Amino acid sequence: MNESTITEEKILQAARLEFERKGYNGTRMQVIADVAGISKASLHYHFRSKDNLFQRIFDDALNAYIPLVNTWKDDSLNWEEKVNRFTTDLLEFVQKGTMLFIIREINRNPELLSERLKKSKSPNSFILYFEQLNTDNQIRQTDPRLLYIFLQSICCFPAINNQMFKKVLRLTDKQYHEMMEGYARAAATFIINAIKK
Amino acid sequence: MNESTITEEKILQAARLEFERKGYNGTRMQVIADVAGISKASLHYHFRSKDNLFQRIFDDALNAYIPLVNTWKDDSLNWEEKVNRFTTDLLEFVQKGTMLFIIREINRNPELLSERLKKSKSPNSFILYFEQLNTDNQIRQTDPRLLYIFLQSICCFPAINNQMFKKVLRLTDKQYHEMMEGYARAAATFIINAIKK
DNA sequence: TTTGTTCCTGACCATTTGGTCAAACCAATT
DNA sequence: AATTGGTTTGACCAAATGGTCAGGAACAAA
Repeated sequence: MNESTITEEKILQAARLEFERKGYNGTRMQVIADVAGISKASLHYHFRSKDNLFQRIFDDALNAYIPLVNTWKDDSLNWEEKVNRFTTDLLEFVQKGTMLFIIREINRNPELLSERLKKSKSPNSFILYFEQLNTDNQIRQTDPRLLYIFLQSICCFPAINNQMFKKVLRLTDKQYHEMMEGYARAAATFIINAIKK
Repeated sequence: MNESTITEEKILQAARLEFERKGYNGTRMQVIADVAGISKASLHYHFRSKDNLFQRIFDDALNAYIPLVNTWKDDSLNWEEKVNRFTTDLLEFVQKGTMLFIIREINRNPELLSERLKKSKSPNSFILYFEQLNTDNQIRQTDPRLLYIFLQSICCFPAINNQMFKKVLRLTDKQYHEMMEGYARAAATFIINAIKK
C-alpha cells in the first residue's frame, strides 16, 4: 500500500464518519480534513470536490446494502430458517448506522437511487420465493411484497429510531442494548408466527 | 386575525415545508422568506433566528406525534380492534411525511428529545395494556416492548423508506400508492396473527 | 396635522465554506 | 548532485448565508 492509498483510506474513513453522522449538508470539508489529519488542500487534491467524495461514500454504503436486501440465498434451509438468517444478517448491517444515512440522503436527492438501480433484471428473489410458498400453500396467504416490507421495517426501524424508543419505553442505553441482543431472533419468531399456518 | 398573525402563519407554513423537506442544515432562511412571500428581514422580525423558528416547527411536529404513540385509548373495543385503530391512526399521521423529519433532527441533535420528554410519568399505556393481556393469557406470550417496536416499525418505516421500496419492488408511484391503501388493515392483521393464540 | 406604533424592506455586514494555486517537500531515478 | 513526479500545505478567493439596521409605509390615536 503506497503513501497515496494510505491517505485516501484515512480520508474515506473520516468522510464516512462525518457524512453518516451529519449528512451531506451538515458535513464540512475542513472537519473531514481535520479528522483525517491532513490539510483541506490535500483533501481536495485526492477527491476533487465535496460532491465527488460524497458520491464515493454513498456508493459504498449502497453497495453494502443492496445485495443484502435483494438476494434470498437458495440453499437447503427451510423457509423458517431462512427468515431467521435474513433478519440476523439485516440486523447486523443495520446496527452499523448506515441505514439512516442512506434514507436521509435518498430523501434529500432521490436521483441518487435512480442513477444506481436501473440495471437489476428479474424481480426480487425474496418475492419469487414467497410467491412459491403461497402457491404451494405452505404459509398463510400473504402478499409477498407486504411481507417484504414488514420484515424490512421490523429490522431497520429500531436502529433508526432508537433514541425515540429509548425515551418512550423509558429504557437506559444498557437496557435497550440488552433488549436488542435477542432482537433478531424475536423478530424472526414474530414474523414466522404471523404467516405460519 | 390581525396582520401580524397572518404573516406568521405564512412563515410557519413555509418553514414547515422547508425544514421537513431539507432538514435544518439544508434549509435557507432566504428560501423560507421567498416561499412565504416576504423579505428575509421581515422573517427575522417575526422569528428572531433560524434556531428559534426551527424549535417552533420541531415542537409542533413532536406535539402531534407523541400523544399518538404514547396513548392507548381505554374504550370498549377488544384488543384486536384496538390494534386496528392504532395502526390506522399511526399510518395516517406518518403519511404526512413528518416522521423522517423528526427522526433526522433527533439524530442530528439528541438534545431535542431529552429537553421535551422528561415530564411523562407512568409507563406507556400501550405497554401496560399488553402486559395485562399477557398475564391474562389472552395472547401468545410476547414482550410488550418488542411488540410496541414491531408495530411502530411496520407503520412508520414504509413512509420513510418508500423510495427504496418502490425501486426494489419495482413499483410505480401509482402501484405503490395502491398497495398503501390497504396497508393499515394488512399490517394490523399481520400483527394480530403473530400474537393470536 | 402630528405623533406613535406596528410591520416591512433594501442595503449592508461578518462569518463560514467549498475550492484554488503557487510554492515547498520528498522519495526515487539519472 | 540534479532532475523529476507525485504529494502536501498555507494563503487566498468568491460565493453563500444568518443576521442587523436605519428608514419607510400604513394606520390609528391624540
